[in-house]
Amino acid sequence: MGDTEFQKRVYEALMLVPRGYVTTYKALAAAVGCGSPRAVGQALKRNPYAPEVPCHRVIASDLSIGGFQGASAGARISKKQAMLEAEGVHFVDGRLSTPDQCFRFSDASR
DNA sequence: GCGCTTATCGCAC
DNA sequence: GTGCGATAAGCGC
Repeated sequence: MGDTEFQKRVYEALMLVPRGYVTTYKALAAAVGCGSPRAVGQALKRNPYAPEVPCHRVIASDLSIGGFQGASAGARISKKQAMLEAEGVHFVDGRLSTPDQCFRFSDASR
């Protein structure tokens, strides 16, 4: 407990992302009704539901890996890629090799 | 085409 | 009340 409505919204939206799919901070921010993807990153960094919230499924709008657990680069990022690849998401040159796997919240409403 | 700066929202201290 | 954060977009060179 202690999580705000905004954070709860971010976690819920993130859980909507199926395995083998990734979403971007911008899409996530838009899904929660926020115009600042950085606010989403804040919630993910402070995410009290680490195993429940697949924060590693969130990447930058540039399809780059972005950050993970409070690090924009490092061993954590490498692990993040490994986790995504384990789910069927492949990364090349530090970027999503298949933008088609970019989950779209609008697609969920479609 | 690449790089840097500015803008923006929320959370934590 | 202030600072920081896992970004995004725009403008300049």
